[in-house]
Amino acid sequence: MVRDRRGFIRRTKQREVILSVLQSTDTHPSADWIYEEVRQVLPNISLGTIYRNLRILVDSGEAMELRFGSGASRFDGNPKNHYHFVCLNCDRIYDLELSLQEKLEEQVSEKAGHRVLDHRLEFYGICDVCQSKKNTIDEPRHHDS
Amino acid sequence: MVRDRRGFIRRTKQREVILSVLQSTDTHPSADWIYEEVRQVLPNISLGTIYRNLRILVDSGEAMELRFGSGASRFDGNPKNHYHFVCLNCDRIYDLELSLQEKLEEQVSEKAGHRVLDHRLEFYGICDVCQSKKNTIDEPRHHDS
DNA sequence: TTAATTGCAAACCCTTTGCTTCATC
DNA sequence: GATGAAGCAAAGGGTTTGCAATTAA
Repeated sequence: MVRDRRGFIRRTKQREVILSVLQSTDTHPSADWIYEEVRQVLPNISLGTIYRNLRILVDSGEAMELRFGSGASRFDGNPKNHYHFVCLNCDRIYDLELSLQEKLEEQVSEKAGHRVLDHRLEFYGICDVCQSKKNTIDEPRHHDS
Repeated sequence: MVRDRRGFIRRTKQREVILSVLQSTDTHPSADWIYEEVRQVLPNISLGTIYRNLRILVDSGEAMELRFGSGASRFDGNPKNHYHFVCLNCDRIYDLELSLQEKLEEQVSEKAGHRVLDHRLEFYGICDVCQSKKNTIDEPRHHDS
C-alpha cells in the first residue's frame, strides 16, 4: 500500500528483480544492461518495463539516475548522495568516498540567494585500471563486469 | 589555419555567428534556441550545421556542453571551468561565483588512485526569481532571456 | 583547384507512450 | 472484480550522418 503522486503502486516481480539487479552491482549500469540481466530471470520482460520501473524507483528515491557526457543514462542503486569518478577512457564509473561537501551548498545559497536543495559533483580522468595498461585505448566498455 | 585532430578547419560565417550568439548570452541555451537565433542572421542555416559546429567548438575548447536532468544539452560560451545552479522550477541555469575546488581533485587522485583531469559541480534547487513569485509553478522556460 | 563545410533529409539512439492483456490488491 | 502494471510496438525528442552542392583556402 505504498502511495505516491501516481496513486497506488503494486508490488510486481519485475520491479523486484530490476531493483535487486541494480543493487547487486556497483557498475552503474544503463537501462539496456539491466534489461539483459533481468532477462535471464524474466525472459519475457520488455525494455519499456525496465524504463517504467527505473523511473518509479528514481522518483520514489530508491535509485539515482546519472547522466554523463552523451549516451544513455546510468543508474545507481544507492540513492544517497555521493560522488563519482568517470573514466574518460573506458567509461567506467566509480563511487568515491569523498565526504559530502555540505558547506558548498550553504555558500551558494548565501551568496547567490537561491534555495539549494541538492548538488552533484563528479570527477573525470583516467582510472587506475586504464593507467596501468597505458597506451591502450579501450573500446569504451560501459559498465560490464 | 587552425589544426585539430580532424584536419584543417575553415573559418565559416555560420560558425562565426553561432559562436557570437553563444557568447552573447548567459542563458546556457540549447542547440535549438541557438538555431532560432542564428536563423535571424542566416535564414538558410540548418540545425545539422548548428550541431556540427557546436561539436567543433566544444571539442576545440571554445565552448562547453552541459547536460542536466533529461532533455537537450545546454551550451556555455565560457569554456573555463565554473559551477552552475539549476532551478528545478523554471529550468534556468545560473553561473556561480564559487571558487574552483581544486583541492577536491587532489583528494580524489590521492585516495582513489585515478588521474583526475577535470570535475563538475552543480547545485539544484529553487532560484531567487522563482522564490519571489512563490506558489507559481512555471512552465519550465528553458534559457529564454 | 580541392577538400572542408553546408543544407537537406533520412537515420539513429535512447526513452516514452498507447493499447490490449495480465495480475495484484 | 477493479485498476495498476506488463508486453509489444510504434512514436518521440534530440542528435548525428550520408550525400550532392557550395565555398573557403
